[in-house]
Amino acid sequence: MTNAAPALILFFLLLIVPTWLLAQTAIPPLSLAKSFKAESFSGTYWLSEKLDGMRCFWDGSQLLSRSGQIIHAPEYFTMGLPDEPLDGELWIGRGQYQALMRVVLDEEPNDAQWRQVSFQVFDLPLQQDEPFESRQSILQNLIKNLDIDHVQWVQQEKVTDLAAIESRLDALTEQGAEGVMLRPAGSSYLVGRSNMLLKYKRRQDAEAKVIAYQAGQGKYDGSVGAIWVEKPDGTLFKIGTGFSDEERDNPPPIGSTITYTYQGYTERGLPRFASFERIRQDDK
DNA sequence: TTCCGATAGTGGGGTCGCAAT
DNA sequence: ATTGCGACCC
DNA sequence: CACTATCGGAA
Repeated sequence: MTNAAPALILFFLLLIVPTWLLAQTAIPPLSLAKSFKAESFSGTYWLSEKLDGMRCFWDGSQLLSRSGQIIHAPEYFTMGLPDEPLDGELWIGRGQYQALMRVVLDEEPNDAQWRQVSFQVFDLPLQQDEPFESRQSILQNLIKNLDIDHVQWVQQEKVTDLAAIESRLDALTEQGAEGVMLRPAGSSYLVGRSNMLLKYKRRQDAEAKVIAYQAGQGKYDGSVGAIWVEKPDGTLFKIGTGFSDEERDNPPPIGSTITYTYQGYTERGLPRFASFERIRQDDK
């Protein structure tokens, strides 16, 4: 019996492995979004609101995050969910991302807090080869029959031209949505990043003054990893993306004003997803 | 030939949980 | 009780 | 999440 030794080693490894590893399961086979490019618009799409929450995969017995972490939901929350996998988003409401994270990242679920959370379901991962429209009609029926208040079907609307997409994106953004998701008509459920699932978001831009540099790590050892900047109102934050390698070696001068792009603000009032754009024109 | 597409590798704010102080 | 850090979420 | 750099195959 030469296979006893490996089994013993595995056994002792399991005793030592940190608990966060034990919480991990296989990575769920999710369809992941790419960015929609207006230039490459073609054909008919289904459009839905991009919900600012946490991606959630129901595997028939557990809620899993995108990387396969177990989401510790209260028992009431998963009771009655089908054997069939569901793909969706845990969501509280527009602009409530951080509040949601405080609820769903807690390993000891709090029922009262979870009562705010809904599972917004937008696809059936198992019916990969069925066209989007038929998956949706099955899904809509399934959700309706479940009749669980906090499990909801995400509304899809058909759009046939670019102008319609732009105007819906603007209208929804105006109402506080994060953006829109687009799927080509008739598309299958493709695992991994593909053009079968597209996200389209608006970004704002603003200016800030460069205050300091922060050293880079790894391949950016010896150059700039991020810059500290100050908004006109005095708030400080860092920008660490958007630079070319050349710009990290020759960063915007201290005291200069730069333009950055971002999307909304955090609860503390810092720009979210800030990215360096350029040094302001007519600036030193 | 040029152009995508996928991958690897940097970086942000924010949250929880755990260890060190 | 506070701080710092890693590993997650976006 | 944001982005850049790189490489190999498609166009």
